Amino acid sequence: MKLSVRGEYAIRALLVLARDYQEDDSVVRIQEISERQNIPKRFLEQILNDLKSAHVVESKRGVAGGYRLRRRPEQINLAQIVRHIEGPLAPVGCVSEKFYEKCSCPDESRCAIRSVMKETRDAIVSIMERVTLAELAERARKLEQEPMSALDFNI
Amino acid sequence: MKLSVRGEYAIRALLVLARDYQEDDSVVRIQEISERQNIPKRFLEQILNDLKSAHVVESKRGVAGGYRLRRRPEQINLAQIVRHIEGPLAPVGCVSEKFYEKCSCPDESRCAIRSVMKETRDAIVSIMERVTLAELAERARKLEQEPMSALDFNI
DNA sequence: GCATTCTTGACTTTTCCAGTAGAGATTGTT
DNA sequence: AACAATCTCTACTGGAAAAGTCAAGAATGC
Repeated sequence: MKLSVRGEYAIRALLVLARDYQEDDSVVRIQEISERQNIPKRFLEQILNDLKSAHVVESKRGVAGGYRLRRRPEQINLAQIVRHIEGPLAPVGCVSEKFYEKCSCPDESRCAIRSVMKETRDAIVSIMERVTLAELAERARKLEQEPMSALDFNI
Repeated sequence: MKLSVRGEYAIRALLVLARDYQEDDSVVRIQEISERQNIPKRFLEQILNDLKSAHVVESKRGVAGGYRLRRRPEQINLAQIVRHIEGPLAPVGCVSEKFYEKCSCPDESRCAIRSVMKETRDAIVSIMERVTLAELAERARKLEQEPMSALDFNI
């Protein structure tokens, strides 16, 4: 049930872009994102390039180049990102809406496991679709303002 | 965010055992489970053996041998199964209760992504812990009794 | 004794993940 | 025009994990 490192990096990189987002066309360098988030630069290049082909970010080359969000942070949610980088949000293919895959069970239409997995999928999707980069940036801002100790924050 | 095939097989196998469960010590052969669920027999052997070491099932050798649940179906939930076969239910290690792992982000205690992932984890866990093999068996029974067409059942 | 079934551990094969590398294209600066 | 910084694209690699497969053995019931 894990998110890949790649997917996590994508979200973290986009959070940086969301926090630095401005209506003009200012960009952030890969180098900077890489440093701020401890992400291997070369690997991050790949990921951002991938997000570009998904029209999530756009880039500017050359000396003053870098990346920026292609849409406003309110208009990008986690579901979009994860689906593009990782594929299905659903725990099994047979309950995925966007990446449906037939499963090997004897009768999919009467599968009890499937009904539970569908519930799980819905729960995951509803969170991931509700949370936008704008909300994430806002949460980040709050967490920095009113720091809570590591102990208060249950793991 | 996917469950492995191995994890899915485990649940499907256990569902068979739950449906055939009786208080006496009747067992079900691997062969039968394998056929009823389209699971490669050799692979299933491994999985059941693994579940045996987790004290989820017990076995009987020889001619009238096979597997049975070691506890009543009401006492086995999906979270236990998946955690044993797959590991963490959480999408990222840093929000896992049972399999916590430090992440590479700059400040875990003030990570906005982490707070979303924790919500996701909680949603997943609450479903997986609530659903027992008994409930799964009951759902299966109902689905067979009142068959709904594949079209009514949204994918 | 023999067929049936689980037991155990090793082995294979394939796929994916995470990361690295290099050559090239684009841009701004001087 | 030269150059330095930056993104672009394709390819490669090493390791791990997933999904099976296999073979020899041990228990059991008839």
